[in-house]
Parts: sequence; C-alpha cells; structure tokens
Amino acid sequence: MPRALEFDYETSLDRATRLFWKSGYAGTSLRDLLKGMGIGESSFYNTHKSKKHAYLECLKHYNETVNRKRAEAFFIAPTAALGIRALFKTVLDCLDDPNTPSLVCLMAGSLTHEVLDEPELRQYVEERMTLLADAMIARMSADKQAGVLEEKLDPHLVVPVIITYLQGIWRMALVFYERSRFEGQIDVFLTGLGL
Amino acid sequence: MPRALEFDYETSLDRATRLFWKSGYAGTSLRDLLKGMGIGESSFYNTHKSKKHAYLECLKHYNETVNRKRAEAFFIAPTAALGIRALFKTVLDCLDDPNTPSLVCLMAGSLTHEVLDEPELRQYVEERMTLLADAMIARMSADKQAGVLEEKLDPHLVVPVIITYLQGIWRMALVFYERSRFEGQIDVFLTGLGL
DNA sequence: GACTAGTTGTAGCACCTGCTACAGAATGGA
DNA sequence: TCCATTCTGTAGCAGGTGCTACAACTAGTC
Repeated sequence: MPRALEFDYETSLDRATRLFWKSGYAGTSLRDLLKGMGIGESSFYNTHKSKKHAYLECLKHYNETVNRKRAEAFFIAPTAALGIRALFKTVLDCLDDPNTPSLVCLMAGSLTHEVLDEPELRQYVEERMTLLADAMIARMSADKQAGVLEEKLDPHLVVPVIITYLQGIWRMALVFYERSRFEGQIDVFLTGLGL
Repeated sequence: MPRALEFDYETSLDRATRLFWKSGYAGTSLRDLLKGMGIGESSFYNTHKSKKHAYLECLKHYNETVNRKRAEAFFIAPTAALGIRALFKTVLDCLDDPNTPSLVCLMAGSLTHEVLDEPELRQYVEERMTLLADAMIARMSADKQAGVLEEKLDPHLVVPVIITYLQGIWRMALVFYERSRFEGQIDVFLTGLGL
C-alpha cells in the first residue's frame, strides 16, 4: 500500500450528504462539494466514479444514519400505531432541529425528475421506499393477528396512505412550517385512519 | 405601431408552460424554451424580463387553465365533501392523461428550493396555496352551518391535511402510479377524515 | 536508493448557462 | 420618401458545469 488517503472517507461523505441534503442534486455543484468535503477533484474522482454515484453513496449514508433512527423509533414502539406516531414525531423533531440542513428529507427531496430520471438513482429510491412500506405492512399485520389493531384495517391500503402523507409533509414544510399546527394535522390524519 | 409581433404570445406561453411542467425550472434551459416556443432570444427578452419572470408567467397561465378546471370541479359539486372527491378525481384524470407533460402538477413541482428560493416565485406560490386553502375552508364552513357536514369537523385542521395529502400524491405518482391503487388510497384517506 | 503503486494539486477541456449588443428588417406616420 | 419605432436573427460574452490529463508527491517493497 504505497500511500494512504489524506482525508477520512466517512466524514467527507457525511459532509457531502449534508450539502446534497441542503440544496439537492442539481443545486449542489461539484465545486460546492469539493469545497465542503475539503478535498480536490483528484481525490473525489478516485473515490467516486461520478457526481451521480457520489449522490447515490450519500443517499445510502443518509439512510444508514438519519433514516435508520426513524425506522428504529418505529420498531421500538410497542405497537404499529404507536410506531407510526413515533415516526411522525422524529420528522417534526428533524424539522425543528436548527442543525438540519434543509426542510426536506434527502430521500423525499430525491422525488424529482432530475434524480428519478437517472435509472440507478431511481432504482435505489424505489427499492428503499418499498422496503419501508413492506416493513410497516408486516408490523401492522402482526398487530392485527395479535388483536392489537382493528380487524377491518387493511395495511396494504393504509401504509401507502401514510407514506403519501409523509411525502406531503416534507413538501408543505418548505412553504409553511409550524410545529403545533403540523402536530394537530397529523393527529387528525392518523386518528382518521384509526391509528 | 411600427411592427407587429410575429408570434402569438398566448400559444408561446402555453408551450413554455408545458416545457416547465415537464422538466421543472432548472431542468428547462433557455435554449429548450426558445426551441419549444419557436422564437429567438430577442423576442423572448422583449416579452419576458428574465427566465424567472417567464416561469412566473407560466405559473399564472397554468393556474388560469389547468388549476382553474380543478377549482371548478370543486365548486360545482353540491357539497364540499363531494367537491373534494371531485378535485381528487381531476388529479387522477390528469395523471392518466397521456397528453399531460409530467406526473407532477406544475405548482406542486414548484415546491423545491430552486423555485422557493426566488422571493417573487415563492410569494406567488404561497399566495396561491393559501387562496385554495381559504376557499376550501369557506366552503366547508358553509356546509357545516347548513348542517350538511359533521359539526365536529374543523375545516382549519382538515383542509391543510387534504392539501398535504394532495402534495404527497404528486410526489408518489413520480415513483409508483396506478390509478386503481390511488383511488383506493384516496378513499381510505377521505372516509377516514369523515368526507 | 530505485521501483512501483497509489494519492494529490493544478490547469484546462468542451460544453452549457442566462443574457446582451448590434445590425438588419418590417411597418406605420409625416 | 424619409423617419421613427419596434421586432428579429446572429454572434458572442462571462461565468458556470462535470470531468480529465498530467506532473509532482508520498509511501511501502525489493
């Protein structure tokens, strides 16, 4: 091994993730990235095939850190219903956190032409969203069998509704955000669904 | 009047709108616009101060045509509840229409940093969204007074929930769209709210 | 100490971005 | 017919884009 990397890959990736998170894929130029990551073009292209691939790595990193915590909040809760409420709470906490780079989740922010038009990125986003949906569906089904959840509730129908609403929240927050209002609206939404 | 415009302003604006609608603000270059509109840079900058202002004009044009029909569907319906269902139907019809340039409403697609960071654009989007919300709230309040709508339903809480869900739909459609599934989900969502 | 394999900084490529300057063309009124 | 006024096409600017070529550097191996 003739020469070691002069920068820490993990921290540079974390910085890149925050940059993409803040301004989106197209809104973050390569120069912005390099400056934020603290490396030069050579180092960048030695570790990332292209800007697109770097973005994909950032998406993965984001899922393994930020979204992982959200998923945990869901799974730790004693019931699916409480888990979903916990999940929404993490979203509001994120919106409130002054440390958060942006009012859109990086994954939710990837639901745009510019990202979805790239097959590799699209595939990953689709994959991740189905993964989340399937996990929620499984959890709710288990609750139903255990008798904790109303029998008439169809997880295959309710879960997509929840995810859709979640996406809506990330968009609305960009325009109007006020915690108490959002809390009230989420409550109306979830109790309506019977959760 | 020394010389008349050689192109029709309205049709050129309509074409521009469809281009922005298809690929978003940043995704549509000035060259794309000119080509699609069938005019040269001189003509463009004689009628539009800048690309940003042209986008604003397109947003207005979109609201006066596409969104106007949606609003009409809402107001024509005998009750607010039916109006909201009619509104959702127009959205699904739009998603199904092969003539539709994109699976995101131009207004919903404007809920991005790139657009919202421009003060003039942001102001217009905010204004339009509050306008729609207020109209829906007023309609629901009237229905409540008339005894057509459940008393316990709070329009100021329910309407934002509906709009949030609407935004979510426009995002989810980019990833997974299937009419029958969406119909089922919308029904679960609205009946949950008591509509 | 030479060799080799890897990393780094610099300079620059070809292309695209929104936008402008300017000459030429077309039309009305005097 | 000349003028003024407006429109249009062309050419090009200054700056930004993602990316690459290349020389210099750094380390471990022989």
